[in-house]
Amino acid sequence: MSFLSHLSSIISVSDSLQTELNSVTKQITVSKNQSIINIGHRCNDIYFVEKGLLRGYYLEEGKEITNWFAQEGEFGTCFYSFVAIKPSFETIQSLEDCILTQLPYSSLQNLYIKFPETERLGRIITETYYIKLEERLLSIQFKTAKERYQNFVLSKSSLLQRTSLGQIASYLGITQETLSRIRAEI
Amino acid sequence: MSFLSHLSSIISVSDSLQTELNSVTKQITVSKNQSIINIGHRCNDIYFVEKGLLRGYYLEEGKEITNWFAQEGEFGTCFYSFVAIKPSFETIQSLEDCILTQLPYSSLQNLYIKFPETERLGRIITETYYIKLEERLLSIQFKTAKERYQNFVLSKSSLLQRTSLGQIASYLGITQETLSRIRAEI
DNA sequence: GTAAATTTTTGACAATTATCAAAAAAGAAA
DNA sequence: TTTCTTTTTTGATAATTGTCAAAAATTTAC
Repeated sequence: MSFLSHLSSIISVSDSLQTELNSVTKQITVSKNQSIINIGHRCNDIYFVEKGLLRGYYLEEGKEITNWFAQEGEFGTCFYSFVAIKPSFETIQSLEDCILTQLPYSSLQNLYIKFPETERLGRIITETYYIKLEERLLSIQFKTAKERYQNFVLSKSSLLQRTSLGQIASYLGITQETLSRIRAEI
Repeated sequence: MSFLSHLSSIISVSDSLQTELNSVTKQITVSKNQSIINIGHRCNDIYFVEKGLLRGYYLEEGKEITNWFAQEGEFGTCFYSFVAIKPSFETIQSLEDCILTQLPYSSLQNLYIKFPETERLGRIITETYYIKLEERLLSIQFKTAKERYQNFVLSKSSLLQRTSLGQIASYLGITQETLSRIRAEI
């Protein structure tokens, strides 16, 4: 699903805003295993995944901890860095060849001013991602490793073939050895 | 800090919006240990805490798991129920006598339409809460129980005297016995 | 196609945290 | 105060998950 049709599925997007969006966004292609943003740098853009798969990860005692995956039709960015204008604590990496729609922070802020309907889009999208994050927090807080994995299989089955065991394990907050054993016993 | 001055600290709020806010919100007082919203019911309002302390909790195998605290100057609601218009999975309870500013869902939706600046407020507030939630997720995912408690002491010290050990423990994703032992050894 | 590198699996063991039960302490009510 | 109720602490034990190490399997690169 393209960026514009994704937005249009949330609220109706005026022609003038569509035109403006086309002019301020950039379609970029990124090949597999590239780092788009590195830890410590400002994440100045939000990326909408047209095709491919992104992940965000941070380092904890030298190990990569996957914080999120963004597949087709989803946004990827270091939210904290982007919104708070601070250095990113995570690296954004392409797990596949990607086509991304890139929207810079300053363009978004201009859109917010020039097209108030964008505020509504921003609010609704943020609300949606908040609810997803809350769900994940509850799952990590009081489900066993096995339950979390089973839930992942149900809700993100499309990622099973596209990501490594280690990436999924750290996303679920468990070690890869434990996830390997969970897989073996199911 | 009052509801209006809290909003004004985010963006400048027009006089007409201030007037409207005064007319659509209601100041309510709630005595200690009351359930404002119960699990299974729609949470139709968002509450701004003028005075006192709220918490949201859900049940996991019969046990109360604290999902959030809202103290003076913070919002409390079952975000999922409020935004998605679904039954609440959590109960909102007053931990102290409270003065709350109550804003109903329908009034907020009207404000979004009538005063576009409200959209900006809604977006920015949601962004802020998203970042806090993400921080909490990272903390739960890869910190030990002791580290999480120490972080709680640093960032929420004002709650230490106002909440019970069991409430804090479940908020941190640990049992109260474990938290009691952590406290003993520090 | 073969070698090298990476990822996954398996084993042995350790650490953290949970569970269950009961005692102690603190707070609320009469 | 005195009793009752709730919360917190402590002890013994169990379960879950992590750590370290090495082997097996898979993927990548030449």
